[in-house]
Amino acid sequence: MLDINSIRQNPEEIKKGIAAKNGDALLVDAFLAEDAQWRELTAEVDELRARQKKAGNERNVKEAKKLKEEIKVKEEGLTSAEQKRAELLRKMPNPPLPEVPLGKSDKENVVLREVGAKPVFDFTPKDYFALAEQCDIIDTERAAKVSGARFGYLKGEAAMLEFALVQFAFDTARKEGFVPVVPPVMVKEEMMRGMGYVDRSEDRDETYLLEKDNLYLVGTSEQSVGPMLADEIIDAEKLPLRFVAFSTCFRREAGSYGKDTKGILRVHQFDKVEMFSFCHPDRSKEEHKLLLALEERMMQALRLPYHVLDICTADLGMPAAAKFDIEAWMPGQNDGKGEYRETHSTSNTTDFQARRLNVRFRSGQQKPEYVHMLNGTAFAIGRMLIAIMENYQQADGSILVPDALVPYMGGITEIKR
RNA sequence: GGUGAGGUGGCCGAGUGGUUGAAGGCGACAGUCUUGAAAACUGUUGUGCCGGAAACGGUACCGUGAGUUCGAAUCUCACCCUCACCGCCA
Repeated sequence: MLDINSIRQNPEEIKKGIAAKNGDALLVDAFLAEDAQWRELTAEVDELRARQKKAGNERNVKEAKKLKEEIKVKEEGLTSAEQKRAELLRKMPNPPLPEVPLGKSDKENVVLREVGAKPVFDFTPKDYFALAEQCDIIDTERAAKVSGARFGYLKGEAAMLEFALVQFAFDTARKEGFVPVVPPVMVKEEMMRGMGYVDRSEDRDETYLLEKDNLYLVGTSEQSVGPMLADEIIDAEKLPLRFVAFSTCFRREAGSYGKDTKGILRVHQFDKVEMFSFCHPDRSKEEHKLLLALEERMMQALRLPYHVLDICTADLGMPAAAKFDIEAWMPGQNDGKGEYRETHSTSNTTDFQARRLNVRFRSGQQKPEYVHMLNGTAFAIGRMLIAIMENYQQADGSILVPDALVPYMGGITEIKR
């Protein structure tokens, strides 16, 4: 949600920001019109109420009754203006930060750097799915029998790798002051709304809803860690508050029916370690860099080649004001020619989510201000498994375990049938 | 799932229809006293919105939403949440 005052004061700037995101800049004009109407009615209703209150206190019942009727009528208009205004406000995306590259589609995302040497094989590298089959560590066939399409069993070393990755991520993040968390994966509607995930129909279609209890299954633990501090005021000295959360994530993948149907690249249920930070507004750009740096540090520790994308304005999504993605090199994809696939994403949502969720901080006796909220992937387990398998494969189809994970694997150094 | 209790300001806690934004206490802040500190005493101490350069004025807020009433923290209904006991359970 945007700051009402900043829309009133700099409507042109906000319009530019929304347009850069391929959003509807006319929302701003519609909002301002509704807002003007709302202000006018507010003044009128407040004045009528003052008179009514006075009449009531003087036990002038007749006068008070008359005013009551007038208020009732006026209030209908007020409520309607208020609702329209709020709805328009909720639809406005967070404008991009000035340094974000301008672009019209994801094709204009900027590659900031390529890191790590792509592995050179003296054989045609296999797709992770073939490797997994050979090593018998992923079973999507039985998962389809039990749960349907887009599910998978991780077995044996794949299951062990999952927990090795989780431990490794927790250890790494903990050194930077992140508090490990295992959050709820079922979340109330109002909190989903606060994070900005229910307002647009495409987002609603993407989430699972448990209708009996009106609870949503999280698509990322961000949705349950962010609201953790809703309606709270944090001491400024305690910022930044950093959490690293492990949770299962649920996604309906509506609208991607044709895409990535095979294997575990795109599934309804996967586990993920996510970093989340609440910080002082002046510090959010640095914090964003820290999240990205940690993601890169972990990728480098695993010796996985990747590149970093500075996501352009059009590809930011609703709550993000700036976003960096990491795409890992997956040599087995694209018929053994390899391609980059997204494994990480880190967003600075500035005060957009904080305002909706009412997460504030206070320094000394000063007025509370909204914090900035940021999130970043530590490891999306399924996709990390793919990256590891394809990069660490050997001619015979066996897979080496990255050195950094061996201590967490009970000493296992190689996966073979 | 059953039964019962309850949600009031930063915290504890009073308040069952009438200038109640809300007694009292704790905490916090400022001051007096003190060489300094503690104690004691005095004062200040919520937020949103509208108007205003400001002082200030108005309005709303006692879990959330609707309702009754000239008037609601107080009455009615629905929902959310918390706690206790019983049942079930990883």
